[in-house]
Amino acid sequence: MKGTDPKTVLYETFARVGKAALGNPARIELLNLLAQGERGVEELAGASGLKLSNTSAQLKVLAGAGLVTSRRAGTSVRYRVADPRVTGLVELAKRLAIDRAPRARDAARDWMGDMDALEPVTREELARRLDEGGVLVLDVRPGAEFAAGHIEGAVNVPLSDLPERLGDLPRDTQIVAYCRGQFCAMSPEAARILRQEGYRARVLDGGLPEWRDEGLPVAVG
Amino acid sequence: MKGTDPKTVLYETFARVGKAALGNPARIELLNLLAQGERGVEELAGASGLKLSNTSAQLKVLAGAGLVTSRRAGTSVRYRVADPRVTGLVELAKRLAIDRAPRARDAARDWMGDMDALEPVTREELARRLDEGGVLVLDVRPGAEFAAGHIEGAVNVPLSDLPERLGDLPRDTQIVAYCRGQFCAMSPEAARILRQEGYRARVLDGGLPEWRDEGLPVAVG
DNA sequence: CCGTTGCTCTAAAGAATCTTGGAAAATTAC
DNA sequence: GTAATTTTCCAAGATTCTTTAGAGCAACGG
Repeated sequence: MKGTDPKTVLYETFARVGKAALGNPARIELLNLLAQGERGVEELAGASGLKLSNTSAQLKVLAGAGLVTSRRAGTSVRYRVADPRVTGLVELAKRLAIDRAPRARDAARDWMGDMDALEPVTREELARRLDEGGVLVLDVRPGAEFAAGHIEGAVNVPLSDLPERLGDLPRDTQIVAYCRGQFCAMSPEAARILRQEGYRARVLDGGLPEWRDEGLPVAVG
Repeated sequence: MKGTDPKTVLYETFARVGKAALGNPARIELLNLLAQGERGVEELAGASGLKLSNTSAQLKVLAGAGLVTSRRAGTSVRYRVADPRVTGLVELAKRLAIDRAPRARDAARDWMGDMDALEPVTREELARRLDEGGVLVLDVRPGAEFAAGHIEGAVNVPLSDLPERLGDLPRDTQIVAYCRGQFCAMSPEAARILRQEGYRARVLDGGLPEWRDEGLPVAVG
């Protein structure tokens, strides 16, 4: 805090929170992972590919801005987002980036491939078809994230296990795959694998955070 | 861009947009001013207290991230926000900061004084009472901002002119003052002046951007 | 009590960003 | 065409952020 002028202090404080949440790619990714549910430090480091000490440092920045909270659970420290609006803020920024920055659009295409070919299903449509039946919802996230919360009625087959568990899936039913969110590459990859093997697979537009934000039914355990 | 890994590039791009929008107090303030309407560079520098060259540089950062656009109008260059969601992003971050960071709450109180004493009126309530009549809506922003858009039926008395124009205002009618937004100190100050002089003044919760975002009636000119 | 595991803290180098004054550029106005 | 106005570019110094390695600390199991 350089100034003592109250207006300056106020805006510096806003910037501190904004910068903590969105100022660094590593922290954005951590918030994305935390949007799936509570996680330990080592787990986050592994999932994001960051060094452990760096992960800890970035989490401390997030905690210092009041965006995440931590608690000790036995030997490990577990973090979670402090407020659902934090997830909303990150989602909004990502969508804005995709819509306004051509570079972001290109990067997204590079990372996730051509989504349109996978015929994304809107959340509204999926919610309707869940009631009607005749559709299999496939959660391709790791088991721990599925356990922390998933779309009601979904079946969990982590992407890493998909090739060996193809036999468990029906060939004649429409399959809708989802994962961590709009910019998560797991469900598109799963859908591509399934299609190649002759399954009728599509992807959900958005992942669990968006589904939950809209008040659609989420199951735990 | 350090990495070439597509995931890294994608997150770096997100961070570039997020950092541009919320990473620096000066840019947050500029976005706040731009939320009121199109503005020239010198005007923005004057209103924010930044040096002209710095203002230009920060606007360039915002433009580079696709958050604002510019056009030349006669001899000056005028900037505006490129997407209404940009304003929403900033608003969300500010609210989050106030709710989650004690330091922000303290800074806001320092800057704006005790708001509760001014009996804030919700936007919903004001919209209802506008139909019923019997309330004077007072826009205390500078004339240029009023002209660019204001609450339908509002009267413009810029804060700087208020002391000399007290006579124009009715003493027996409820007055509701508003300005640039939730963290703008002009309307609270106006309400305090009015109350001291015996007027029945309150403040609106939020300013024009919030009013507009909710689809409430805005007039121009 | 001791070792192990899991995380945090410290320190420091290196990178990026902010800010400013003054020069340069782009347009308009005359 | 020339002058005037407005904005951007540039270079430099100060500041802040990021990242890493390694020491330190708390909890648990034996």
